[in-house]
Amino acid sequence: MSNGSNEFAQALREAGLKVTQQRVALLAILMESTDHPNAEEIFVRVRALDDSVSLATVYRTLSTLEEAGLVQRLTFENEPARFEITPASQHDHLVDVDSGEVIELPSEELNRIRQDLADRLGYEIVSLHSFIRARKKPAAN
Amino acid sequence: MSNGSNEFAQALREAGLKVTQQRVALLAILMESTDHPNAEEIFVRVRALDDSVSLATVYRTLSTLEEAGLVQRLTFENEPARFEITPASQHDHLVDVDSGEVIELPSEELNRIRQDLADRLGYEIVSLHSFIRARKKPAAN
DNA sequence: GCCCAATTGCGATTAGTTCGCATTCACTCT
DNA sequence: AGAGTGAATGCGAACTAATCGCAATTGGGC
Repeated sequence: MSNGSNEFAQALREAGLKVTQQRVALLAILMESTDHPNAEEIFVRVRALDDSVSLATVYRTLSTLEEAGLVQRLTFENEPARFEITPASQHDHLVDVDSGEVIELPSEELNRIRQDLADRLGYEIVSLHSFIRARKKPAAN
Repeated sequence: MSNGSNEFAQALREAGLKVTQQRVALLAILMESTDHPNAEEIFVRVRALDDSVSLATVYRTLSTLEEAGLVQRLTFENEPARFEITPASQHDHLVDVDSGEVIELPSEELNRIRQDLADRLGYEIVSLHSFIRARKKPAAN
């Protein structure tokens, strides 16, 4: 297997993780997914690449990658967790309550203020989980 | 039953909900709980007040109260949902990853910025779900 | 190439939450 | 106050997302 050569294998090695076919496939899928899929959806997509991958491995690998900081888990209400490749800069999420669509809300200001609040209490931030549920306003025109 | 007279009955009526023994008991418990209990914990506490309440009703009532805006559901990772009486002003939460303790992070600034971001995208905020997982820093010096 | 711990697939299992249904109860209209 | 009615409740069964135990496989160091 020539898995050892691509960029995903590289990332795994740097994180101190064994490079397996399944992990590479999963990273590849996550990298090309812009829609914050959940485990089940990821499973289906990974299967198309490599039909040996099991659902249990998808769950295990997502947890492993999360722990390694390569992936982030988004825990919304009343739905299975969704996942994204860890973004270059932390952002909040807006969930359209009607369509279910997830929109990213980058804001350095939000990050700065939260950093500050945590600092002041003597804490260091491990991870951020922030989403707004919102509804589209009728166009004001 | 003289349930119709107290402040919780009042709140229920204003929300257009039927005033039942179980709902009043549940509100009473939530009101005196400052520790963000989960459904199971609430169940145990409510039982002490009124041992007729079932777990199913706790879940149903919490959902009903949430929908009515009287209660907020906090969905943290890898643990059952927790609940709090809807606070006068919206706040973020900090979860101590070691102790599990939840600390409230009131910040008008955060609220303002998020309001702004949502506005700009043409959305109105339905609810806020924001927590930071953090670890206590070793006391400096 | 060989070894060994780590990883995987599979099916069974768990934990949290919801549901179906028969019974009880809160509120309305006399 | 009393009867009628739709909503709320208790109970246990069911559901779903996620995890686990275990035997088989595999990646990476020697």
